[in-house]
Amino acid sequence: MPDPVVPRRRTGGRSARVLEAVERAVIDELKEFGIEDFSIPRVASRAGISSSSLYRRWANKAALIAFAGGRTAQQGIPFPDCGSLRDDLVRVLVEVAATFGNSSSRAMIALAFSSNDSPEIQQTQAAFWQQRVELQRPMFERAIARGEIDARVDTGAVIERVVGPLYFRYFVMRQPASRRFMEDLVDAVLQTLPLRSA
Amino acid sequence: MPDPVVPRRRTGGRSARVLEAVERAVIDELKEFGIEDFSIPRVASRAGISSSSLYRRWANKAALIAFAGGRTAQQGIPFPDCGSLRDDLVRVLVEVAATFGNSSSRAMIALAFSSNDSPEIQQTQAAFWQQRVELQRPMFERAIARGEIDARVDTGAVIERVVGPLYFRYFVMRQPASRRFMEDLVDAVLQTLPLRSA
DNA sequence: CGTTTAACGCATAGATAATTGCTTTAATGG
DNA sequence: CCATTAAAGCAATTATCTATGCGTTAAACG
Repeated sequence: MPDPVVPRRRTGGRSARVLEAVERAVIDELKEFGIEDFSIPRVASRAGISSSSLYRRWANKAALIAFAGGRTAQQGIPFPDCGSLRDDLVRVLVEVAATFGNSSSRAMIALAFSSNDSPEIQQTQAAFWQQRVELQRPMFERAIARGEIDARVDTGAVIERVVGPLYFRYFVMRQPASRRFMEDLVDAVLQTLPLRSA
Repeated sequence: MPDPVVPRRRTGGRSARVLEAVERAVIDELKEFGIEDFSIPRVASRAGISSSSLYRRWANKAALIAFAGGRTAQQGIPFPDCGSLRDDLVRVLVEVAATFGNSSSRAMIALAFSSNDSPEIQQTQAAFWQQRVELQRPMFERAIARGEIDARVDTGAVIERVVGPLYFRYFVMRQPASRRFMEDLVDAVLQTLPLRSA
């Protein structure tokens, strides 16, 4: 008797081109319409494919957006080297604030708050952000090498405490985040870190 | 010649009842379907009204949800008095984390990230949160009276720096926020505040 | 190459959402 | 009370979304 069918995936030319086109189309759609008026049929026509391909492959909007976001994330972001941890962190805040103006980035964030809790999407998101935090490690390692901070500092916590309030101010309080705001924030967090040696 | 028509609003019985019913229906809809599968016709039937009433009065989902959220916000939240600012703030974090499990609260947050930037919605949101921050003022005033902190501390900044990282961890990093996490956060922030006199 | 079949496209159909003209109800002010 | 008309309801129309059967294309593998 035949085995329980294990389909062999087709990752070559056509499928790859479709995925590529879908990724671009999703990002473009998000840029133009945001997550609110996001339309799957429109994504299909942007990508030059049939909408049934989308419906069959992705269970819902969230899954589709998570896919595109996860892919786009791979194209890493350059992280700064300004000579001091303080300036590096301020720079990170400036760059993060810049992405807030980008509606495809915002869509990825909005996704986090939509009620769709499928493990697959959570996973994609967690991976996305953990990768970003990971990319910031060299920044901290330079600071340790320069003797600015102790080697034991929890770098994830620093990022959370610096970037978190920026998110909160921008999206929740809906107030502008000035350069001064960012600098004060960074200074306050750095103040709490253990200094190297003593 | 007649004045440029200035319609006189009808705020009485029927309209008020409709608004009331809509508010409840929106919250219930959000609880059950989240923001992703939110349906206006379904809200109408929940509220026992015609869907055309909804379409005519609110331009889109975001406006409708902002309306309901803004109203529900009026029903204030009790703020803690644990005897110390430190414990009060930890308590605030615990309560905020609890609302993350509530899908109507999450919908209000998701709204912040959706690309709909209409001034009306921004206004509603800003008012919602500023009111919440305002309600926390007594907490800080008690702390000042007890001599825990200086009278000049920016209470808004404290809330931002304490609650922001919680949001970030929960929704962005998608990691659990332990009691320990919250306590460390509060301690770090308090450490940066100017002490009374000295 | 040739065979197999995963993945895509097309076309259609049914469901749901959004819009609109017209009618009805009842809040407001005299 | 009565007249006026804002706001709601009803119902029909149009637009858009989602799902699915079936034929076609081309990726994978011997």
